[in-house]
Amino acid sequence: MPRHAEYDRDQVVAAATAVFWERGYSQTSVGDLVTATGLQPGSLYAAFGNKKGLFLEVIDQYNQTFISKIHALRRQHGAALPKIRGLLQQIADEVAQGEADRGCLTVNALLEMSQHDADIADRLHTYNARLRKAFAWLVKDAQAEGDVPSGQNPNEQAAFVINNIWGMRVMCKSRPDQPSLEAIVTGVLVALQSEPA
Amino acid sequence: MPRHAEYDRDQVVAAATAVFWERGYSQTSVGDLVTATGLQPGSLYAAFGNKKGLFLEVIDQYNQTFISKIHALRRQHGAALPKIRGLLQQIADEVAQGEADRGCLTVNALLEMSQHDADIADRLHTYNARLRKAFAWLVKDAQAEGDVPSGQNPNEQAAFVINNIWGMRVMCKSRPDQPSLEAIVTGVLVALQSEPA
DNA sequence: CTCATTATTGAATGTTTATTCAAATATACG
DNA sequence: CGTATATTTGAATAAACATTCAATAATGAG
Repeated sequence: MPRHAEYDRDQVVAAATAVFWERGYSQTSVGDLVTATGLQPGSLYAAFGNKKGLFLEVIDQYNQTFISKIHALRRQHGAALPKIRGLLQQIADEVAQGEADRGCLTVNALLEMSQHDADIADRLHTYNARLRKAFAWLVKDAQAEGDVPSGQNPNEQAAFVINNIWGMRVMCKSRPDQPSLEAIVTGVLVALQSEPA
Repeated sequence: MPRHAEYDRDQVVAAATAVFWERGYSQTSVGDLVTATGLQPGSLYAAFGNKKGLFLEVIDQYNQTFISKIHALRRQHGAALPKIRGLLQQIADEVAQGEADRGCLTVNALLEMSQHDADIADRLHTYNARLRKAFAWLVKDAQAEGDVPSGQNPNEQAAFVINNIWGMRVMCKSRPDQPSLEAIVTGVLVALQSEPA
């Protein structure tokens, strides 16, 4: 009996992601979203409730994608420590070439909104906890392979790695220079491999 | 002959800083600024041109203050490496105790605005360059004192230290945990003291 | 074909916004 | 004291905003 939706929900969310990522939440108007998604306000509100509802779905999709990448990386062949190095190096390269100046949508949202929006803060914290766990598994793998000293706490080492990724997601906004990015990648790996005091 | 201004400009800027730091730029209305500063719109516009003019003065004052702190630290007695450790530890402690959940005004502004406002981006980049230089001097001091290997590039090591400060300024927005912050401080110091490959 | 159900449209709504300005007020030199 | 100069006031303005809704259109089971 019913009429069917003409749009693909994931495509709409992806289109909205591009705008929110580029402009941030406050500076993105519903008009911008109408343009980007091709949906009229009424349809947008019927589908997502309101602007924030759509944004929540955007960050969910974004986070899910990134977490999955880390898990996929873990399932690949090869030693864990080079995987961590590779991931850091990839981010450093993107940042150095100015391809990543939108930064990380999650970090952007965290700084813009977490202080005044508990819903957003909760979602982002849940995501961060999962990200931490995923990295901690990689550190544990590296320990089992003898590349990271077993005295190190994997959860805390994961936090250190993520801290440097976050740092680079800030650095990308202010004319990043390649040598410094290299030093950051090197610094993280040196610390990971060192014996605890 | 003329009538004199009734307010103190620095106090007005300080009051505006508190609001912008708490809410961010877009989410701070001129009405909020009127309330916080005690100045009416007309006076505010006469003094600063517009909302952005006031914000520029806010970040200038904020940055000047922080840069001066680093330079003052450098002039104090004592070895440079413990000074760097102390500074990182201080930030880590503040973040761990949840006293620093507003983050860093400069980092917040960088993520919110640098992509779409060249004026802001330029100011913040100039500030970041000066901050980098100030830290590089501290690293050079530590090298001269034999605490940091002389093969390390001070400018790049400074970038690594700042990268971790920026990371903590992100972490403070998402329920930071003390052990991880300790691991970050330790990690930075281990890497600083290690010989280059 | 009919009709109950759902989707789409886009103009209308009411609020909030940054900014302006004419009027009122204060200053201090001559 | 008088007046040129500068500041303060706060209501007015116009644009932008998120959201709503009545009208219209599409669907497919009976």
